[in-house]
Amino acid sequence: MVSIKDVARLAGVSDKTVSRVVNKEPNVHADTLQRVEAAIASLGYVPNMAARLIRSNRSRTFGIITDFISTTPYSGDIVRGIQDWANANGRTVFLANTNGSHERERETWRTFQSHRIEGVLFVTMYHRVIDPEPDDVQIPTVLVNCRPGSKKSNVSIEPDDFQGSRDLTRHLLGRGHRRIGYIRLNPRLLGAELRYEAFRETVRDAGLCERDIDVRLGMDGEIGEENNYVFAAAREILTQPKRPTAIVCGNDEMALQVYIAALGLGLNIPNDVSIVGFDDFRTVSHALKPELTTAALPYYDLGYCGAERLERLLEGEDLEPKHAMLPCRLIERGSVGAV
Amino acid sequence: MVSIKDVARLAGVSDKTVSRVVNKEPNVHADTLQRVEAAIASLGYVPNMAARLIRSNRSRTFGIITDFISTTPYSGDIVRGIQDWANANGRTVFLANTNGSHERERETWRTFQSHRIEGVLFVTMYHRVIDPEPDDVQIPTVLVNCRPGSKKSNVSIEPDDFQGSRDLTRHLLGRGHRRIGYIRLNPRLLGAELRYEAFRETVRDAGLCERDIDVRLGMDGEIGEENNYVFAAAREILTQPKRPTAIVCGNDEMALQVYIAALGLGLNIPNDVSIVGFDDFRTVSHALKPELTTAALPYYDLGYCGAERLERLLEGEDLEPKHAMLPCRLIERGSVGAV
DNA sequence: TTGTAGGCGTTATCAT
DNA sequence: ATGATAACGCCTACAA
Repeated sequence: MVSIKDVARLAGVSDKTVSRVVNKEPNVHADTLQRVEAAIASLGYVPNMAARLIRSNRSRTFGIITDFISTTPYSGDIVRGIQDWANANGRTVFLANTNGSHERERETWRTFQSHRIEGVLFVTMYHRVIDPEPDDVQIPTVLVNCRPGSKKSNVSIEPDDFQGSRDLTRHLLGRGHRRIGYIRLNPRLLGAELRYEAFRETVRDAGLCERDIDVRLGMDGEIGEENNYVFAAAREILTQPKRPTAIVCGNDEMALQVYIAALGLGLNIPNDVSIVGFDDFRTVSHALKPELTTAALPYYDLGYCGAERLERLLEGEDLEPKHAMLPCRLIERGSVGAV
Repeated sequence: MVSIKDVARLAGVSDKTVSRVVNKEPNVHADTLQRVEAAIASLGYVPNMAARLIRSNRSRTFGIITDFISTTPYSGDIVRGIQDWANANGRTVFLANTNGSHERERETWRTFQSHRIEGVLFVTMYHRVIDPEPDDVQIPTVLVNCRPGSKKSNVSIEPDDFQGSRDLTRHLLGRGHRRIGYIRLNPRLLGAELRYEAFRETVRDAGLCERDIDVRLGMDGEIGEENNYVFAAAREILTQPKRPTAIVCGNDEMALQVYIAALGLGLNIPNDVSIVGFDDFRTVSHALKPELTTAALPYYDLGYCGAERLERLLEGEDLEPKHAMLPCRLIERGSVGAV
């Protein structure tokens, strides 16, 4: 591998002068500069970050730790957001996936530390509470899409499921719906409770009472191998004599099943029944006809802002609030009608 | 940051002895070993990879370059496969996303080179041909989910779209279907041609003729903002007097739209019409009722095997064939009936 | 404006 | 079995 010395020799200067050129330091004669730059180009010299790091102790790298990948399709957007921020700010990114194993997570922290990574973004693939590992390793960390469970008070950034669900519910109420079905997410998901609470509170504030809403559990069990009651629940809700005029689904995947159930019963969406989802899984929400009204999770921004917060943390800034929330955006498409 | 010298001092040995312990070299007395390990633990020493790299010239890192993220939901599995291989083989992984920008790609190669990354996995998010950049940088590279377009002969690994489509078509023929509709993928996708060719060849070999099949274009235009004709095409196919008994869809997203169209027309799946997809987007294929018969792309294995190939490339092995293919797996669920 | 000496944390080499 | 010394590529501090 060609080093700074090779360049120096070719350009007929000392290695320090080459170093000056590479780091754009002042006080280099124009002629010298040209000779050095020519030598760099002709040899294809690229600075060795490792050598640089050893002196400066600044690796300019972040690490990303993810727990699971691909249970939710669009959460790769979080990683994309982090990268875009990193690119724009001269940082490079290590990636590690734990597959949910604490053993692997421990190893990962050590590996990252051995690379002298300056900060870590701990990214979970669904919104949840994590019980942080006992810290053998102390690298500044920002939690993305999750929040710390116990005493530990890490900086974090999360989507505002509550606000998203409230907006969806208000949208329905605004269109005149007064009898509403609700299909709940797997209770193991943090979003399940937040979205459900927002729904209850919002319909109550609007003056609806218990018998105006019809709540069913859509899924439960281990994430990734859950029991799925959505299709059956949707059929039950929709075959009642006095069926609701709208159904709120825990997410778009559930909404898809409700569509299938409704269409199978010969119902028209949105004339016979309105449907809303959550998450904006575009593969689903765009493909459904009519397209699905839903709330988009701010995945990309979670990553981008998370990286930004990490940088500020490293600069010693005091982050207030420690736990930031990013709003979900209501996306009106065709699946909601007026009553 | 605690260094090998601190450990040596505390353990009362030379730094080289500590180095031996850390690297599990032989010829260390049991007592010494214990003392050193105790010192390492009590100081929380973690080796500095940068310093190690500077001497050994082996970074033990791979880089992943992705083009787009999140257009296809499950392609994050490729990255997961790479990581699992890396974890199992003591390598750490850098990640960079180009968002399709050549400028960014160029920078990325340089950044990777400055980190002395030993090999690169170039991952595309849909199966396609790439026109490789003029190589300023020479790092051993394996193409994953894509193949080199021009003269350049990189090692690559791809899914076998042709075989997957042939298996799906044979499955339909085996169930007695003789009038079959086909909805084509966006022609810009490499999979579009491969899947379509396999379909044509397979039905022809089975003795069907042109008027037995009904082929429509499902999408075209720029990836990510394509024109979508699927729903309309499906309705046309299904409202013909002599409609096909089965429809083959370019992918699961299209199959979803065909479901919606069929159900909206009051048709029963699979009694009135059978449907098959491609890709096994589980968010869709599992949520549909009946669940969708499809062909799963070997995303995870593409990543895992791609990393393995890269390692062998680095070891100087001669990879034959240079362009490997991984099979797609037929997944029978409920959307195909017998005629 | 340019160069020299020394050191960062680690490993290779050679000695003891 | 253990240690001394040099070297890796670069940068800091200082000198010329």
